[in-house]
Amino acid sequence: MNHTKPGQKLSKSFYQRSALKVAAELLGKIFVKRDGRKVLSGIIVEVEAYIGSIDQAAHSFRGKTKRNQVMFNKGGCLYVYFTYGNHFCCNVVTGKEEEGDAVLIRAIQPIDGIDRMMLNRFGKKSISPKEKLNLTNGPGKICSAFDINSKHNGIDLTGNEIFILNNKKISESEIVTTTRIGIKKSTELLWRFYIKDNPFISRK
DNA sequence: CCACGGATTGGCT
DNA sequence: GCCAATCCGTGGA
Repeated sequence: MNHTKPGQKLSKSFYQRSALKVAAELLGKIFVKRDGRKVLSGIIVEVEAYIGSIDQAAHSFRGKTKRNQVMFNKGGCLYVYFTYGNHFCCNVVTGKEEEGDAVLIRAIQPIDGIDRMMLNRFGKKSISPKEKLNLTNGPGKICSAFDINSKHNGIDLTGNEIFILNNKKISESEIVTTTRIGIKKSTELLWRFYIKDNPFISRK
């Protein structure tokens, strides 16, 4: 049971539950990265669940390797992986130790540190309205804007560098449930969730 | 040792 | 809408 109030950091117990539950409840929460006194933050608007035991699309499905070992930690840390030779993607590890479950953060609506995100993503301080919508509407884009990379792999989400704040719960009627993006296996599972009509989702 | 392909993105048609 | 870029983890020989 989670008793965290809005504005408070989500606790271990929030993450140590089923990936599907955590995924849906992460919508509307505030993702925060702090380095020094710079703060980057935004509302989580799109996620996907991956469950190692039954999900052929999960990195953890074929067992533990050097690359995916963080996914087998107990819930409450960040799993960052490198893909397509270009991009990092970040996941929230969920459930119990050795389960291999996680929630991929696919899109964020920027709140604080937008200047810094623009620099990280586009290398400039001022961007067009179109580029603003394009700042963090994809898993690779989030990691670019927030400057998240392999050195953040395994970081504790109850610590002070990267964490998630509670916020008002998104009602079920505002959540769209659909198939996941970019996978070739277990494509029938409806494990992608996003906030209806939010302009910052990666796609419908 | 080598070949393969990916939880993506951005540019071009 | 289609496709190349880019590179490293993974798995088979």
